[in-house]
Amino acid sequence: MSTGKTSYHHGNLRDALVRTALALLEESGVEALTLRAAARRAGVSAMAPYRHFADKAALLAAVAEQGYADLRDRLARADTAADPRQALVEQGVAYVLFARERPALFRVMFGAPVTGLMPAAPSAEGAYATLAARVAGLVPADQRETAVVAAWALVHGLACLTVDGRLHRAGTAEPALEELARQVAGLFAAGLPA
Amino acid sequence: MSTGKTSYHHGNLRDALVRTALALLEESGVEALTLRAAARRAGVSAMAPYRHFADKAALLAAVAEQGYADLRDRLARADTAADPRQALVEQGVAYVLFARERPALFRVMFGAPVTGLMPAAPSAEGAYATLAARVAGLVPADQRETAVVAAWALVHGLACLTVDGRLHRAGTAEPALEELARQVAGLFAAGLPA
DNA sequence: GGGAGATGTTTACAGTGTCAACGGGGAAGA
DNA sequence: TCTTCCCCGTTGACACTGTAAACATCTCCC
Repeated sequence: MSTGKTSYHHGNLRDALVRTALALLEESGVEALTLRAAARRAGVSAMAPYRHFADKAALLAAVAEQGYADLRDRLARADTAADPRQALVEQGVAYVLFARERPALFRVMFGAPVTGLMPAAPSAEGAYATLAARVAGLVPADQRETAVVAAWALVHGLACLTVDGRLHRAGTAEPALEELARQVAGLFAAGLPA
Repeated sequence: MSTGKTSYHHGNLRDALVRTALALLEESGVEALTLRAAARRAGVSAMAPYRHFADKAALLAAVAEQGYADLRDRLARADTAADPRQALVEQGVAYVLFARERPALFRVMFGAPVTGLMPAAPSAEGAYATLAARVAGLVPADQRETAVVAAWALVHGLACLTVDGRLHRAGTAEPALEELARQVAGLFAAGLPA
C-alpha cells in the first residue's frame, strides 16, 4: 500500500491540512482559518499539525504556496491573445479577477510580510515571471525593469483595492470590475514606450 | 478645568488610546497592537476601552482615520512641482515612502476590508481626492475615471509590495526605493494620454 | 518479534477579545 | 447643602487562540 491515500495513522495529514485550510478560507474568510479549526475539521487533535508545520505561519505559507501556483496558472491561461499588448491586458484582468474570486486566499498570499524561509517565493516568482515575460517583450531593454515593476504594482494595487472593497464609490456595481480592470490595464499598456 | 488634559477619571481616554495604539504600532508592529496592551499602556483596565470603542475594530478604524489624514497631508505637501506631471509623480513617491516609513500603520489602514460604518471613509477620500485632482488635470475627460483608478492602483500596489518586502529581489537595496518609485511613477505619467 | 522513530493525543499555560455585574466620583436637581 | 443619577472605569469570568511538554501508538526494518 504505497500509493493509497490513507496510508498511515491519518493518511497524509499535511496535504489534508492544506486542503482543509483552503476550504475554511473560501467558506468563512481569513479570520476563520485557525490552526485548531483546521485540525478539528481534519479530524485530528489540536497539536497534530505541529508534526507537519513548525507553527501557524508555516501552514499559511503552504496555503499561500498553493495560491501562488493557482495564480500563475491563471495568468498563463489568460495569456492567449495574439497581440502581445492585448495578452498583457488579459493577464492583468486575470490577476484582478483571481483576487476578487478568492479574496481570503489572496489576503493570505499577500497580507503578511514575506518571511525569510517562506518556501512560497519560487511559485510567487512563477507568477511574477509570467507577467514579466509579457512586459519584457513590449518595452525597450533599458526600461524593462521599471516597466515590469510598474505592471505588477498596477494589477496588484487594483487587486488589493478590490479585495478591500475600496472601489465601490457610488454606483460602481460588482460586475463592472472586469471592465474596469480591462480599461485600467489597457490605459497602462497603451502608454508603454514602444 | 475644562481644557486640562486630565480633567476627569482618566482624562480623555479616547484620544489617549488612539495615540497609544499608534505608538504600539510604530514600535512593535501590527500584531503587538492588542486592545489589552493599549489599555495597559494607557494605565487603564482591559475593559475601559469599551466605553469609547464598540470593539477592537472600532479602535483600529480610529487609528486608520488618523493614518488617512496623515497620508493626505503628506500627498498635499508633496504636490509642489510646477509641472503637473511632475507633481503627480511626486505624489506617487510620497505615497510609497509613507508606506515604507509607517508599514504597520499602512497595514491597519489598508489591510482589512472597509466596514460599512467605518468613519475612515471621508479622510480616505481626502487622500484619494488629492491624487485624483492631479490626474484629472492631465487626461481628457472621457478617460479621467480610468486614469484616476489606474494611478491610485499603481502607487497603492507599489506601496503594498514594499510593505510586504516583495521588491527585494537580488540586490535591490532599501535606499533604492525612492528612485524606483520615481521611475515607476514617471513611466506611468509619461504614458498618460494628453 | 522487538526496538526505534515517526505520528498523534492529552494536558497545561499564557494571552486575547468580550460579556456581566459592580463601584466611585462628578454633576444636576431638591 | 444634600441627594440622586449617570457616566466612566473596575473586577471577574468565559470561550477561544497558539503553543510547550510529556505521553501513547502505530509502522517499518532488523
